Amino acid sequence: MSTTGGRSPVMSDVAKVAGVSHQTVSRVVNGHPNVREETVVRVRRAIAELGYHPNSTARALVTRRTNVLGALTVDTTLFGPAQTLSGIERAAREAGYFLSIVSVDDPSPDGVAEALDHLVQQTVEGCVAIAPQRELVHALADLPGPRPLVAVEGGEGAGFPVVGVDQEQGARDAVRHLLGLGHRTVHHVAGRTDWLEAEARVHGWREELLGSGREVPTPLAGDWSPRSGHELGRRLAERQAMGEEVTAVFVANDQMAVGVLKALHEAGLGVPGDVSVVGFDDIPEAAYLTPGLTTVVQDFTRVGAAALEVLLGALETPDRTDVPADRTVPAVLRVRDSSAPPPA
Amino acid sequence: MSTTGGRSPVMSDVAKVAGVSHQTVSRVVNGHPNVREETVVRVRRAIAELGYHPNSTARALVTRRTNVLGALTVDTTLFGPAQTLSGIERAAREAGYFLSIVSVDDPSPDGVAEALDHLVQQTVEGCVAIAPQRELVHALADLPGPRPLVAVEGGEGAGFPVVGVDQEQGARDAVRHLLGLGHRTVHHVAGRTDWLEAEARVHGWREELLGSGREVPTPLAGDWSPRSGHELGRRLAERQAMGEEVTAVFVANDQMAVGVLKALHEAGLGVPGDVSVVGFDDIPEAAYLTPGLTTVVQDFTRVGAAALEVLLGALETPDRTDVPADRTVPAVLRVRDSSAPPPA
DNA sequence: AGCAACAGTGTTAACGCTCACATCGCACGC
DNA sequence: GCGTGCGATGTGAGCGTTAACACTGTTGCT
Repeated sequence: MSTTGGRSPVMSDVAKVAGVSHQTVSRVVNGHPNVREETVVRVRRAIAELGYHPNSTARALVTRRTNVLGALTVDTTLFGPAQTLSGIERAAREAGYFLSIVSVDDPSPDGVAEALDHLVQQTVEGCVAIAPQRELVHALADLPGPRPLVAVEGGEGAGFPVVGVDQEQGARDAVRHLLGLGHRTVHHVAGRTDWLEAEARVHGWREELLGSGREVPTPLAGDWSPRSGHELGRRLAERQAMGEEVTAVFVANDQMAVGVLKALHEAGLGVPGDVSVVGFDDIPEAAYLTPGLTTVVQDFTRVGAAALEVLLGALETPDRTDVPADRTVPAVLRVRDSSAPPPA
Repeated sequence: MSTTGGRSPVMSDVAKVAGVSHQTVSRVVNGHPNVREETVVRVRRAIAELGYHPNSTARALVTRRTNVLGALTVDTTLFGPAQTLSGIERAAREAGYFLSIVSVDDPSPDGVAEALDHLVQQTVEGCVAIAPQRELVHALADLPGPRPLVAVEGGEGAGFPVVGVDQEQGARDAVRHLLGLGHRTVHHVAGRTDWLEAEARVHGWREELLGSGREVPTPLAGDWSPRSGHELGRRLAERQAMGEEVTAVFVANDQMAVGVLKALHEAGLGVPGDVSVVGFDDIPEAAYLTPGLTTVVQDFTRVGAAALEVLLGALETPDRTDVPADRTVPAVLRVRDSSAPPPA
């Protein structure tokens, strides 16, 4: 058993044991051709004997490639971001990259600047930003930071490619489904107004109603939380009590839909008997709520993978100056029990 | 405006502009004392002018410190791991570390080995592993991998410190609460049997029942999903229909509780009128289910922060050979509407 | 006055790797 | 039989930083 005197073995230690030069060891490690088979075997044996493993820092210094990608994300308590991050991570690892994450609690320029700085310090080769808030996207666009950068759910035209689910189409599908069941119009419980997704869903909902010549009720804006859904569900029940016709509600995410369901139940309104409810996201609980929630499925994992694909594409052609094309993943309506024709 | 001819500026570029040696620049960058105030200003100005920022790779090579910590996690779709990771991330950043994550889909030795290898390749200085499965903990203990290592929710005695919520105490509190309401015994819908948390909760549940001299029903094991909760909730309803007394159920997590709630509702059993249900986790939806779910709160963020604290402690004293003490965060019962006295 | 101490700065040598190039032997062609 | 080319290997330089030490000038003490 050879030893390296306590310190972890380096290339030249392996070289000595194998009786070759350090450069030959490097060739073997990196799978270069033009090394005699027998030499490869000898080097491999020496590597195993010493428990050598290459120092990625030294390699990075000379190759100028860290093999690290950054991921900037918002609050990972939310279903979407957490899932997306997971998709990004998997794709990054498969592509041989390491992933360094930083989550930003505060979407203000200061908070984002700090997060970006963290990534720049680490010399990431590129970055995916889960940027659902308008303010965050602007900060991203204005601030210096790692490049190339791909945004997830970030709206377009900010100078970097954007990958996301087609929110507007999803919203239209939800509304069309409800109108198709015979509802005269569809109310809307929206997400946080500073989120681009919330805006896109409002827009799709409104357009679809207008396109069918329906009345557009005032949307109610929540903050994505079940708590706010509950509060707004109560307001909806009040509208109903005031004589307004409330037979269908499109809720901007499933978590709020949970609260809406509770509020309607508390107000003595049956779902879907009196009011139909459609959510957005398809959280794992959706099918097992009472009633099973009709919702719009977003394939977050696929979004994450697509974002990484775009990033890798940008990485391969570093000299291009144009912004790579955006990528959109379709949203799919999944009908369950919470939507039905309006009461007669 | 000075230029560095396209390539990004390095220390000696700054030195040239400031009219000092690169070493003085290094001293300024690292905040060494014994640099004249005026020199500091000159160097700072040169840094700003060139947009210099130190190359972390080169620094890491010479200092042998990468400032990167690893985080190994399971499926981040689950509420707990996602939250914990978020706590770890925040704490790492505050301590000035970068965090590289790798999620392992497959808790077998092969899958874990690959994930650990990923971290070792990156020369992380330490690692937090969210390791709720028994198999994963064993793989972690047996395999070579980054050290020091701290496990979250990993059971003890595996050769590394473990940080987690006191599952058993949480389970006992839940059972005690139900017994206190007057239930004769408490049924249990358990989590995946290969998860240590599931095991601990089963244990706490059983011990508390035995301690009060109650009958211990056969637990039903699910897989944490709402789907399995629904399935097992049906089985519970069947037990009830067969004449068995089922007035209280302790469900090992809130997601399954959602399914149980649905199944009981479908079977015509009222909650809490006929059956009381208590969950575990306190997911954001819990308060807004119908009825609001009594559950056991786990402060995952605090667990993550505690894990990082232990890791940093181990990092500061690299020569200690003993395993740092485990850390346990208490679980707290939160009573809502799904638990009440048994039917008369 | 003379010498030690110290603040402020520069010089040089690593860190562990890859790249570019040099070297050597051998098969091949005419 | 000797250049040509190529496969297989070694040598040296350099990536950008910090650590160690050397140097200079000033201060303070005897």
